[in-house]
Amino acid sequence: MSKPNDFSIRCQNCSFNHLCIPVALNQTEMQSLDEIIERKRPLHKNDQLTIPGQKFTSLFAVRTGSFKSYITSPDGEQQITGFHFPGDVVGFDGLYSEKYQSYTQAMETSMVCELPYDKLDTMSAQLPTLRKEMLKIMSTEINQDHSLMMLLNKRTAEERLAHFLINLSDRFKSRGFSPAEFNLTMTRNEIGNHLGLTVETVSRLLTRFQKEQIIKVDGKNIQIQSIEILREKLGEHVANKKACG
Amino acid sequence: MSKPNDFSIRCQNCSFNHLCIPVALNQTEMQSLDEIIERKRPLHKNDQLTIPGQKFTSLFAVRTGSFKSYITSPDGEQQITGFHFPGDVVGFDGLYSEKYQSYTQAMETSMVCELPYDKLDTMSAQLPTLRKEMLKIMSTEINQDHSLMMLLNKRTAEERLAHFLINLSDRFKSRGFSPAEFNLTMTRNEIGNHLGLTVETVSRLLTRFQKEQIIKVDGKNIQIQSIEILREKLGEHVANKKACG
DNA sequence: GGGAAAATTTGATGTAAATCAAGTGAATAA
DNA sequence: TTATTCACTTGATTTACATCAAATTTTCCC
Repeated sequence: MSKPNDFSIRCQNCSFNHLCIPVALNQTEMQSLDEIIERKRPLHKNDQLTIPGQKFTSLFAVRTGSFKSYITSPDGEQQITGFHFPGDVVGFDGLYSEKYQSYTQAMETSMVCELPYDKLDTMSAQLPTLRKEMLKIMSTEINQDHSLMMLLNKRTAEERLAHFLINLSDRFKSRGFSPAEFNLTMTRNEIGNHLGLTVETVSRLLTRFQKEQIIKVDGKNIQIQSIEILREKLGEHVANKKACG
Repeated sequence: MSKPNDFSIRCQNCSFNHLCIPVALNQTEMQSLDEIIERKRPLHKNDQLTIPGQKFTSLFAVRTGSFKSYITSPDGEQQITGFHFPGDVVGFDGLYSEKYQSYTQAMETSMVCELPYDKLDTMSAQLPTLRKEMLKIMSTEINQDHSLMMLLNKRTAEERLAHFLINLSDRFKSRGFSPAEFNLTMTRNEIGNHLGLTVETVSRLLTRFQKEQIIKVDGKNIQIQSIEILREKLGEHVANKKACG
């Protein structure tokens, strides 16, 4: 049985390992981790990596492409909980109850590294750094969710979209991509869904930002002309401190 | 040095151990866990258990009383990310970066069990169940945050408050308290802050629910007269499925 | 216990973003 | 290539909730 592992795709030479689980591991440890990883065939656009109710077996690290995660309410409404790019690890929602709780869907042709949880767990008994790293990644996700909570509760539509664009820019930058020009793999509708806005509002805001010379929009292509002004849009909040304790 | 541990406060006879970290541990394991736990003097109302930037050393299990967690924006605005009751474990936000990221403040006189992280980590190397349990609790928190995201993005003020009351009722029930009558330890302002509503809206809704004979409100005291109608308020959503993928 | 401060309620008014509507443009498949 | 669907844009109108305002009522100290 020759696993796709043979294609010399290794954590050691992955350009996203500084963002991914291997970040804190030394060479030997990374080697061990590498050996348990399964690298499968690519997923195509709209393929589901996880579905709610499906038995939790693995975590997944995005290797190429991009994904969206979403949950649904009983009446079928969707809520996009996050977008994922290379180096991001998904699937932690499945640890509770041994079943995935959300959909994870490819937004374009994408590849993932599968990390079988039982093997990861066995390894983590021996490797404190790995144990810590997994908790750290989950902790990061919790903190991001809390920030988003504030964004959704306290910020205007304009501030939300500014935050979204800055966030994308930062994430692309840390992945070695251009922070100033990138293609959106998600639709306006998906951006709005995630930010609690309608597609019309997102569209109008992109147009407005373009008129204000902050960005250039050409369909899916975004050029950021002034990240400073974009950041100001977040800061320009009037201190409106309402004590709550 | 006699630790407060002497007061025969033990995980073994704690009435909330079915909700807390010990849930999956056997007697021997629970004993070991119990030995690393530090039980300190009570916190008073408004005391801070954690502050952003403070070095992360421990997780905390609420033993009695209640807490709120919140983060602040650069301009001082607060966002309450959650309320915590006996059996809840807090502090996971600190694992990322070794510093707590949020405030955890007592809403009334409260006691906690302190779980020093380094000892917990050492133990977890030996105990797969403990290792798993910690990840599970974090996973639960992630899933709760995702549900809240949908609540904030897709639900009306009425639905949010209904959800909040049902959630409180459920949590009190699983703790052996009455699900039908309880005292709010948080203010209307704090409820609104958490749900993305103003204090006026929360007040008006409580009045409305009372007029509709769903609840009885007397200051901090809430009696739920019909949890069914409250649940209907969540379900009565018109299926408004907007595909996003 | 009494006086200040904080929390709550209720009403009147304003507004940001949703909804409704109608078109153009881009992607996909036959 | 063309047909068909889906994505996006722009404008007009509506609305749920915020904001502003002003009484109570409750809580908290000194």
